[in-house]
Order: sequence, then structure tokens, then C-alpha cells
Amino acid sequence: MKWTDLESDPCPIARALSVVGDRWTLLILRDCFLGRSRFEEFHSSLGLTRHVLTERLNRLVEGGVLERVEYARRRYDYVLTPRGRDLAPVMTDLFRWGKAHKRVRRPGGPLHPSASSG
Amino acid sequence: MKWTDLESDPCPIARALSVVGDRWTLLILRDCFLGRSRFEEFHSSLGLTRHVLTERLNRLVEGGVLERVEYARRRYDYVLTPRGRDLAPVMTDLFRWGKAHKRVRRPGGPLHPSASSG
DNA sequence: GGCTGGCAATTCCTTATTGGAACTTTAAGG
DNA sequence: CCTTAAAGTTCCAATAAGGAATTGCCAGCC
Repeated sequence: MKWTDLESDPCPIARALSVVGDRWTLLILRDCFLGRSRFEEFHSSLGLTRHVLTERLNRLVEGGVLERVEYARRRYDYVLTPRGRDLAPVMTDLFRWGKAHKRVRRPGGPLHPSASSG
Repeated sequence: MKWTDLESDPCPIARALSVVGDRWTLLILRDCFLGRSRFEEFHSSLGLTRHVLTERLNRLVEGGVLERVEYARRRYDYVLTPRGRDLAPVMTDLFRWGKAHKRVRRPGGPLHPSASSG
């Protein structure tokens, strides 16, 4: 099977991943849920290349997850559709899982008082 | 930002995606939840290349999501760890979303991500 | 009217990842 | 010895991602 055949797979999980299973895509959607909606916002927030961002946004619009709304001449907002908002549970699950299982020790906040900060 | 920097991102969603946000990874995990555990099972089920499958399985083992258990001389089972089983909600959400929003008219019953002993 | 600057891409080129098939290793069976 | 089987490895071509510069359009400025 090729990745591009997933959209017609009998398994709903495979079909879902054919839309949101690519690199960056779920991260772009996270930004959408955080209220971001513009190309330059996504670009500066995520730091992916403009090329890939363009491709992902088009894909999400084609998949009915985002809608491209012109807010001024040639200026666009990418806003979540109802279908896109239905991905909220996936976001919160990933949030919970990452918080519980992928903790990161931030510089300046040692987890243990082991005296190794200098 | 580069994709590989996500593991130390302050956002839990980004850190989660640094482990499971690659192509094929969530699909491999779906297979795990369906009870599959062997290299050849994943390979024939998903049809991804052996090269990529090897890389993804190693990544999941390193991330503490799967455990590699030798069941015979040089034969291995890849089994979900508690941390991996905690991804079940993500699976069911993706299942529901794909079922609701990405319908496809094709023969074959839907697959349920609930085959692991819970 | 021409110059500057911001937004949303697009293009060009280099590097990294994927796809596809053949090959390797270890053990069982004939 | 030959074949089968599992779990990888290796090689090479195709595809995707990274990085920077360029395009097209409009607003503001002088």
C-alpha cells in the first residue's frame, strides 16, 4: 500500500490519517485551535518552510478541515470548519499524553535538587 | 524550527507529535492495538517499506511506546507498553472522526482499535 | 507616478526521507 | 545442499522537506 491510497482504506483511522497524518499537519491544526489563522502566523510559529505550509494548508482546505476566507484583497484567514473543530478531542488527547509521558526538563527548572547548575 | 526540535518544545502536543507525528507511525500503532506485534505482520498489513518500518519501530521503542520482546532466537514481538496503551484515546478519536467525516463507499467491515487486552 | 514594505505564495536548488527490490543472517525441515 | 521463514540491511531512484530569493498585489508615502 502507498501512503496516498489511505484515503480509500476501509479503516476509518487510516482515512483520518490520510488527511492529518502528515508531518506538520496536526501542528498547524494545533495553531488553529490556539486562534491563529494566517499564513505568516503559522510560518513564524512553526518555522516550517513556506512551500510545505502552502501544500498543507491547501490539503486541509481540500479535506474540508479548514476554510480559506479572504479578509482583505489577497489576504486570507484559514479558519476551522465544523469538521475541523471535531478534531478537538484528538488535540486534547495528544496534549494529555505529551504532558504525562513526554516531560521536558526546562533549563532553569531542575527536577531534582542535585546541585549541578553551574 | 526543525521537525527534530519538537521533542523539547514547550507544547505537550508538539512533544507528542515528535514521537507519533510521522507518516506511518500512528498506523503502526493502530495495528498494535488490533493485536499485531511482528515485523512481517506490520509489513504485510501496511505495505510500507521494510526500511521505514525498521526506523519507525526503533523510534517507538526508544520513545517507550513499544517494547521489543524476543519470543524465539532472533524473532521479536513489538508490544505496547503502558505508555503506548495510553494512546488509545487518540486512536478512538481518529476512528470516530474518520468514520463521521471521511466516509468511503467500499466493501469490508470497519476495524475497531480495541483488540488489546484492556 | 515611482519607491518601500507586508502578505501569500512560487520557484530554484540542495539535502533528507521514502519506495522498491535484492541480499544477509540464523534456524528448521527435507 | 536447497528451500522456507523472520527480521532486518543495503543499494539506488523517486519524492518530500529545508532554505533563500523572487513574484504579484496593494497600501502608504513623497
